[in-house]
Amino acid sequence: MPDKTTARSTYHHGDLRAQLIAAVRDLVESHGPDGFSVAEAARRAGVSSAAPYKHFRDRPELLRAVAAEGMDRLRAAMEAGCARHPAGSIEAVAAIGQAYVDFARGGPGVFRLVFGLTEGHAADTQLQGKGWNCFSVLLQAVARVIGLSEGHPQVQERAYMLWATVHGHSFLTIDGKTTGKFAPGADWPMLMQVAAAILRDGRAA
Amino acid sequence: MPDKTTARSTYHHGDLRAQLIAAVRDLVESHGPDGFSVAEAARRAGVSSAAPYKHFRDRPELLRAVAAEGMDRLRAAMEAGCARHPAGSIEAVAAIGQAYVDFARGGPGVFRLVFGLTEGHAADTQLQGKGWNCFSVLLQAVARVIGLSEGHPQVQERAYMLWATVHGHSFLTIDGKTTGKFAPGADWPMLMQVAAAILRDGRAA
DNA sequence: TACTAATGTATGTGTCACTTACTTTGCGAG
DNA sequence: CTCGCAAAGTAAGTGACACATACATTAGTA
Repeated sequence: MPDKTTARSTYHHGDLRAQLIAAVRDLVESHGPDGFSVAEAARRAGVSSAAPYKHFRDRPELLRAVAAEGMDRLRAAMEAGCARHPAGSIEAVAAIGQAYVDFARGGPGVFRLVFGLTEGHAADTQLQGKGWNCFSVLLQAVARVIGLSEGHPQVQERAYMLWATVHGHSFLTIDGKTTGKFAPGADWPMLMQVAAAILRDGRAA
Repeated sequence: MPDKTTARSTYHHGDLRAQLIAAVRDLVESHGPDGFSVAEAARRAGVSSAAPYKHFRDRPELLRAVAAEGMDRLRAAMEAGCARHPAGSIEAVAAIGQAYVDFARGGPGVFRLVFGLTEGHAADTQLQGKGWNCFSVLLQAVARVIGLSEGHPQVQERAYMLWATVHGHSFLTIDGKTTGKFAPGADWPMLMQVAAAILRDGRAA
């Protein structure tokens, strides 16, 4: 039995695909989304530089796999954050945003990969679907706060505004635009304020 | 006299630096921020692949120059948008946001380059300064709406929230996350709504 | 046990970033 | 005017990488 978690010994690796994804995730975090190479990932998995192409058509497809895995983790984190607060509360919505920001801060490279993917992003329907699933988490929470169905235009509108705000804040945070000059530092108060400001009207109606 | 706008003929190019920046800008737009190469930019300028290194230390420095030029264009657009509306009006703030989104839509590659720059972004104080200048435009407009000084915490806070929203919306737009499923399409109504929602409180105070 | 597909390797090609050593040329001091 | 130098260009080389092709090994199945 080979050591499945680190490397080879049986010619047939047995777990290469998953291990490549893990290696790429690490590389993307430590050297940036561009500073990664298929060759280096293969090296880390203890395999020849041509082996990855048996599992992924090309470089972008490998990156997309990492992004897809990231999307799943993001959705899970958002759901968990939401579940920690009463259904229909503003806190539940803010917690989704907090999970989003935490995800970005915890893995800026993967976050940048997940959103802002340039090569073949539009063509990957699986990735599109996972993205929609993430948005759905927020959509549902917003619907509960406002008291309308998820399909209602006002719900979609407000949810989108919140998404945009949190998305932008996440990017600004990992890009270091918030350090020094105009820094909010702690996110929670801002997230609560924004959620309250944007959801206020709908609730009263 | 050589044709300065297209290429060589005089051994000494005379305008290489500016022409490289222009070439890179085009390449970044057409092939994405990663799909650009120093070699290709040199080729387009009609010069050897080593020539660019007489003007820029390395690839990232060239990209940073393009980003800096983009920042200047963005600030100018924001100021122009703001100036088209009465000082202190919500419309003026929304117009700044509209200029921001238009800039992103008009040049997604450069927009991605300007924000989200990975290599040496933090070290470039000139770029940091230009970024701050952009934010200042918004800060000033928000201060006028609220009726407090630019340095007031509440002004900075609200301005940052608006920035984050517009920034996020811009990214989602150029990433195609708004097409099909949850699309606001026209930005202006949303920008006005968000600006109103976030600036409402401060104004009354 | 022999076949076959999946999965790995070795090797080669073209491109790229960047370096070094050399060449051309604009320009200022004498 | 010309001499000389620094700025700005070239050619050629290095090492890394993405990806292709041909071949080797192995796991599972008939």
